[in-house]
Amino acid sequence: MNKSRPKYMQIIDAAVIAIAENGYHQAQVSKIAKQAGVADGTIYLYFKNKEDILISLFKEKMGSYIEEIDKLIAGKQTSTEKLLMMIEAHFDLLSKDHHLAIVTQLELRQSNKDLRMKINEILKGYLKVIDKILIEGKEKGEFSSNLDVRLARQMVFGTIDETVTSWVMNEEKYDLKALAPPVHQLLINGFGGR
Amino acid sequence: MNKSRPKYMQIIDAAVIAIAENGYHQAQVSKIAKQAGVADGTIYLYFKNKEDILISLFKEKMGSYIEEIDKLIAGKQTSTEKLLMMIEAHFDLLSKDHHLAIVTQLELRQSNKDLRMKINEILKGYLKVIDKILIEGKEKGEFSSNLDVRLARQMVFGTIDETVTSWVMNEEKYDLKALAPPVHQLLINGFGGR
Amino acid sequence: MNKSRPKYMQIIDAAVIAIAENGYHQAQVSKIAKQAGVADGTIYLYFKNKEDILISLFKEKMGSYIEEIDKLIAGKQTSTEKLLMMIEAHFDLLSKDHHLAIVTQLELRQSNKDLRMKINEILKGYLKVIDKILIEGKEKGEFSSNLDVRLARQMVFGTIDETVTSWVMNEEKYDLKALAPPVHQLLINGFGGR
Amino acid sequence: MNKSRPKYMQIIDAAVIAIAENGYHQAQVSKIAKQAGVADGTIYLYFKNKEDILISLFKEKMGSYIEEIDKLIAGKQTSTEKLLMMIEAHFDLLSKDHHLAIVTQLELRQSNKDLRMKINEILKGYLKVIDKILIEGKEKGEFSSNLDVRLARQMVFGTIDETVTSWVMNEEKYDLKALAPPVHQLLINGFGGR
DNA sequence: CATGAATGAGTATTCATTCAT
DNA sequence: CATGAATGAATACTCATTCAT
Repeated sequence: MNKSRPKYMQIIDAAVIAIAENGYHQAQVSKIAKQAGVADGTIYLYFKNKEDILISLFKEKMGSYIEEIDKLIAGKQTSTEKLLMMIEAHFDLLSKDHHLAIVTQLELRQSNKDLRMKINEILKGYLKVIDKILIEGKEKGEFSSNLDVRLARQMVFGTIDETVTSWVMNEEKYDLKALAPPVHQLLINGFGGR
Repeated sequence: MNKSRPKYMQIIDAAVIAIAENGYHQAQVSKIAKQAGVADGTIYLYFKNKEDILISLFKEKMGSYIEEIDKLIAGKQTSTEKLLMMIEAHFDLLSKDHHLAIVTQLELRQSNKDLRMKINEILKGYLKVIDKILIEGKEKGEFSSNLDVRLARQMVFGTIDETVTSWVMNEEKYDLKALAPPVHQLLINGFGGR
Repeated sequence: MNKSRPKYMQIIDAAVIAIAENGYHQAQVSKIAKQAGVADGTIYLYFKNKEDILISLFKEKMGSYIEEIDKLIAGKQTSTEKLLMMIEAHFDLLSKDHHLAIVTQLELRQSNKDLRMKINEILKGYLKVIDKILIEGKEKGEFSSNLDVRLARQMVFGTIDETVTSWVMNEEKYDLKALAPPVHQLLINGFGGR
Repeated sequence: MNKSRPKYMQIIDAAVIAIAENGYHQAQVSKIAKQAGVADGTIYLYFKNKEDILISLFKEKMGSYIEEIDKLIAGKQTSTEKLLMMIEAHFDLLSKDHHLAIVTQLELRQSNKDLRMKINEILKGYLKVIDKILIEGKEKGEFSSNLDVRLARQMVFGTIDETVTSWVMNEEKYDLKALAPPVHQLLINGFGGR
């Protein structure tokens, strides 16, 4: 499981394409290998098993996204602005990567419970970012002082996720990024912000 | 496909239990049959194939839930009250049926895309109920007149769904129904209601 | 297994139609029952099992055919004439009954070995008729005195059968009965007749 | 579907044995695999499906037989001699391979219509050899000039096939090869030859 | 006699993973 | 490091037959 060598990312990128184009259940290891231009057996030099490819895929993509978010919101003053920046970054990421959008919103959801549990573990990093924004907003008085952070986080994540999934299911025919401001406004209203 | 005879519901109820206890991929037809107390072949006198069991399961459970919701909210005056009633009914339904909660929130999501498309078709009835509440609320002046109904609906559904899923994933350790009022408040705030 | 009642033949005739129209492996007992206008269970009041329907079918059809042949050739003087009459009767029977031709030449052949053994048993009655003609022909000096009756019988039966099967496989596009005289001539030549 | 590697023929030979010893319907893929000494899945590296094994079996065996026949009859002068050579080769082939005789004469006949159609397609190569002999014989004046080649071919094939099938059904208790000359004589007589 | 709902045994095929080269 | 041929476990569905009514 050597992450330094180029084939590691090569296989992950191949997996995204193979899953997006064939669907989760039709993306056999041999198809991913072919897409990556390596032999089937080579996959197992870099990943423990098929599930490990998918978890690594999610980890790598989500990891770099969270890093990016962290940088972006560091430059913003208010929690309100930070939340908007986050939503915009989230919508932007998936708008720009068609394959990734299909894989994360539709295909990876039909993985088994075990895998989904592990994906949720990775998602916690993202949820922490949301929590941080919310807590800061409460402290600064931007958001209502009796805001239930857990519920608010579920609202933020649930709303964003549902918005993106609907967009993917509607074959991405409208501009997702344009929805960031109104979605943001709805959420801010909810938190008692202005 | 005779819905009138008791075995139809008997098999559907058995499927809920078998899936909840064994997981989607481990709920073989023979396991469902055994749970229902019928022979494997009997399943096929009432359902076209395995997928048909799952679609019917969702249709029956969701259908009766939507009917119930319709009755409940008919007795409420304001859209705000109707939304609360809906959230409470939703949380109540799944709080009372442990197996059903697991099946709808976790297991059925890992079905293939075809099946999920059909499930989404059934879900549209539920989304229509939400839409009706939102439109009424806008007309009556309860909600902001420039509320985007589609986004608002996605927020309602996304928030409720995420709240329930989190609760199921946390092994239902806290009282889901108690969350209805705060969740409701967050949403109402979002819509510019009081 | 009461042969006297009308339902016995009713089921046999239904079987011929069901097999001809659906093919041997697609002619389920329930399809035969439906075609006969009786319940599935009723079949088992008249036949021991599915195989029994098919054997009975062959026995009845072949039995009445052999009776008819016997009468027809009784009126003929020479063995040569008798053979011609037999070939004509054989071709005539199957020309007139499209369904029966398909069933005996194509569909029933894909039954299992057991059933085919039993069918062969029934066929022996037919082979005896051929043998009788051949022996008579030798005795009367019409055919060569050193004709091997077994081989000659296999030639007669093989030739007739192959001719009919080819005709059925070619979708019965040409006149089978017109082939009786030339086929007969080929065989008579073979036997050293004139 | 790599025909060059030894496992291809290994599996075909195993199929002949498995079918001859267990019967067509009892020759499961796993039985064939076991007989061939490979895993079930290995079968599918060389054949598309079970039907493909059977078609390939017939194609390989019949193909090599037709090649052999072609060589053998090339050395013969008259059509009469060629026909005798062909019958002898046919009887010889099946006399020497007990399993193959059972498979082609009894077991493969109970395959479904689709498979039988494909087998018939392969058989056409054999029928062409017969036709060639008959046409040559007519041209050379060995056979009657008004011989109907199609009927004659059906007589040749029907007679040979029926003779072999009878021999197999009688448990091969007599010498099939000894029947070649008398069968040949019967046919030649039929064609007006000497 | 007649019904038809219920039964349950039986099998081709896929695909993640291994390991000899 | 890399290969790819070989492995073998695992499962939905059909249909001849029964038997309570």
